Amino acid sequence: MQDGSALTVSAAEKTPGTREKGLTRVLEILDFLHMTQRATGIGDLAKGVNAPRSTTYTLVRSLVDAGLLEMAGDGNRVYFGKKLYLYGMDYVRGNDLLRRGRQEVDHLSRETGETSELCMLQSGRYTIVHSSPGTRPFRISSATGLQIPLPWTASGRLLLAGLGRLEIEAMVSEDDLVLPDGRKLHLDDFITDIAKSEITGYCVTSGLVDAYTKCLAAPVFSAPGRVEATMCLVVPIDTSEERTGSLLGLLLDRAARLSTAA
Amino acid sequence: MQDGSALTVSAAEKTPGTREKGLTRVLEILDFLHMTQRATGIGDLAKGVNAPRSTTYTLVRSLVDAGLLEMAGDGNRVYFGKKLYLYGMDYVRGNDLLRRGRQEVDHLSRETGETSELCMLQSGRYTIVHSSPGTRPFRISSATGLQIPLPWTASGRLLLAGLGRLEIEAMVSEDDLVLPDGRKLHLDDFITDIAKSEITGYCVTSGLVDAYTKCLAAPVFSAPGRVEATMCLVVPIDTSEERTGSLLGLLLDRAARLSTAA
DNA sequence: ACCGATTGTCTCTTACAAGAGACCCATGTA
DNA sequence: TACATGGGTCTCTTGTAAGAGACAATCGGT
Repeated sequence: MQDGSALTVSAAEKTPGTREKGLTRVLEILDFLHMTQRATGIGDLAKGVNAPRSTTYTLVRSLVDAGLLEMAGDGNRVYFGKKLYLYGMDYVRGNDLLRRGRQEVDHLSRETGETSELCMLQSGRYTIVHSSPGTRPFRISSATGLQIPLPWTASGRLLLAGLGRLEIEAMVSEDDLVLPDGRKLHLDDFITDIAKSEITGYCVTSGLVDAYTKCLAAPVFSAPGRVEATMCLVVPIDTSEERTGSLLGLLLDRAARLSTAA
Repeated sequence: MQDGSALTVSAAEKTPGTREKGLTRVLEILDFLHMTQRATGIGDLAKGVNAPRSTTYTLVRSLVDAGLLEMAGDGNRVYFGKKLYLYGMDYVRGNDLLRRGRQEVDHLSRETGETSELCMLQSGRYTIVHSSPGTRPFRISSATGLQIPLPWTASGRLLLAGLGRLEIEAMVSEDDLVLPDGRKLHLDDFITDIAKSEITGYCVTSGLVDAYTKCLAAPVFSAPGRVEATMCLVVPIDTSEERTGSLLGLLLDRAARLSTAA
């Protein structure tokens, strides 16, 4: 833990003389497939995770044999396998919050017509765990499993509630503070936002990740003070004050309903 | 490949002096958690997969850091993590058949009131990939992700269609031919059943895995002749001929609908 | 026919992870 | 107070898997 060598997805280490652990390589492979979201040839995979070809071949073979990966129809491409799906369903089954959260999110988006999402911390990053697109002609959609820097989002401000300054610093890199449009946030402002959101019990951001959306987020508690997830609504930035208010009320109600039984 | 050392879930190797590959251990850990279906202490985990405690600790730590596993609320137990759920959803997204199959199955069970399942081959074993319980007072339910010997099921007979005798033999162990009630199937009879089912285009078994259920299965093709999955209905064994017939018709229709677009 | 790029397999070396086991710290219970 | 049990960490050794790289086969382009 002394040396911060735990970058979740290391892009490309240019040191050729390093010998990585097999398990590490496997985790990188899985992450890579998750990022690209498509079946990938083994050669490309090796390039993508910057691993030797020979190693990649053996690892992929193991994973395919185990059913974590599957050969895609084409012939020599691989993608996630049934086993991972089964494990994923196990996770859902064992996780009340997620199971009920998915229902609430689906329900909320049908009810309001807006895009609704369930978000959680995933190894220090903000992750959209489930999302249900709204019914607007131009949907504001976001991919499930997408990981976004915490400071970019309303949910991020809620999820970090109760953490100390040091912990927050550890979770937020310099890059995370730079918004997509190039603006740079101040860490102190972010921390202030977090404290403020904790008191108000919700968080609304406008035009943060992009210029045309507003994001309403409400905390879901697993224990008093412990924010386990957030529910959030993504609406057009020009949504009226009144509608925003009523949506927020609804959202808070649903999030609270999720919180009760932990 | 020469030495058949690829038992998917080896129960308990009593040779203490073997040094397993880390990845293998990890796969065993995941399988073990899938079998037990509960958060498990690391010590128990080590016992369960018959691995040294120290090794198990380091591996589990890696997996938790990576998000494949999570510490369960209690404190020192672990279970599947969010990352696996995300990967699983990726699999679903990349897999038309599964996505549409789940819908069809849900729909079919609501329509008929009977338990309905989507089944596939999973590394040589029959696997219930999705199931939707019926609405009967006494449900005939089966767990998703459950793996059952191929000869015990109607679906198993369909899934092996088109395979040669040798391939079938390779997939079916001696134990698989022994039914839960102790009866022993003959491999030749099983192979005959497979051929017969391929011609009729469906398979019905009565009182095979247990004494009170009848199982209707229909093949889902990914390519002409290639059975990718089966849809199946589990009904009480005393279901009338008429009702069985109409259910079978419905089932075949739905399975065919799944087959068309591959 | 020639050439470059890519896929899949195989061999050999050595850096390093799996494993054995000691150790400490809580609990529980006699 | 003593003792047993299980959780968690740490050190050291050595068997072995990650990696480099050569090789054959295939494909596509000119």
